[in-house]
Amino acid sequence: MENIGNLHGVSHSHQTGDLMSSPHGRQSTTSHRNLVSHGRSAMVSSMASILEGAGEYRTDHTLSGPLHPAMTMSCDSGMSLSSTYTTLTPLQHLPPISTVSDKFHHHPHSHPHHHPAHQRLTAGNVSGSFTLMRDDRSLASMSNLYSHYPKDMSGMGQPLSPLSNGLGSLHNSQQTLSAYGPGAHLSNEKMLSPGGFESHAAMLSRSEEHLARGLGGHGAGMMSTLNGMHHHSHPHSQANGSMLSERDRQTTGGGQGSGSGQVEEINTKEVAQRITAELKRYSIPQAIFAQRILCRSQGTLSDLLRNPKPWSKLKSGRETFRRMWKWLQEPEFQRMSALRLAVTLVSFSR
DNA sequence: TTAAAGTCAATAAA
DNA sequence: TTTATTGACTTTAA
Repeated sequence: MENIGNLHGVSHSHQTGDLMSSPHGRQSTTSHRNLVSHGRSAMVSSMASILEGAGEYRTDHTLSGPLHPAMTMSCDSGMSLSSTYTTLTPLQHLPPISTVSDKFHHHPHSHPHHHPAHQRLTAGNVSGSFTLMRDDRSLASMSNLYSHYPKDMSGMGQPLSPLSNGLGSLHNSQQTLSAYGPGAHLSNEKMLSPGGFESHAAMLSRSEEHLARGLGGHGAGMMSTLNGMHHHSHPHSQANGSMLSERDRQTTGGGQGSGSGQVEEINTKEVAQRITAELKRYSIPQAIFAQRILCRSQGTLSDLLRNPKPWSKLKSGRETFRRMWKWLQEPEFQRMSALRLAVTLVSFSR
């Protein structure tokens, strides 16, 4: 781990400034915490990294460059997609990646927190790049990756349907595609139906395989292409009740994608309940979800889940709920695959 | 400067 | 092992 630490340093450089300012160095600690993630065996570590944000991505730092984080959803600052992407492009030389895991682990890193820090990304040479990459691997990228996926799956529509929750059934797969596409926004309604998530476990596994393949394949290419358009807008679908205000989103078609998904109002309580339910359903530990999807600590997530504040009272904390919301909006297989895989791997390790 | 919001990280509790 | 709690700290807005 020490090594890692060093490597780490690089990326951290950008934060240095911040660190200095913070007496404690709490942040630095933070980063470590992710990296360190309590040592597990080597093999495990790779998996762990996936989950935990990483531990060793640096181990192979050689590779780290290439790797695109895409799959891991990560914490991005929400906006910055476009810019981020830019950075990304150069960095990634498409990895020959053979397996998903590869991708996973390398990903550039991750210390999830420090958002604020990265936004500034100060210059740090390399570090800058890394940072960016990871930032970006925002959902968008991820989505893209997957998006192409559906095509392949079209044949598999069946499996999806169940998962999709019943509502969207097959469509989901397609939706995904279009959704991320040029202005398309999903029609939302897709899920939210509470009971909806069930089944996919089985399918997930399948999906994952495909993903792996897919990703390995042209994933990268796709990404870039898609990225160009900013898809991420999809989030909006509020479907049922989570969103208080429904309007917008649906229309959103093109416009707003502005980034960061400006979801208007989110019923935080409901989102919290749904997230809680999903985590339970799939046995996803809060810590994993918090770090991978929200880029927050377990304690934070726990608190948010148990004591969600009303949207109107939130400030910057809205971003966290938006992420949760977005995640809920993702097609099941998509949103679960990363986590699921991670979880699975972990369990293996244990 | 103060207060509130948001997090983290440590640790207690299940 | 996972989740809940909590004190400390940063950031942001009066």
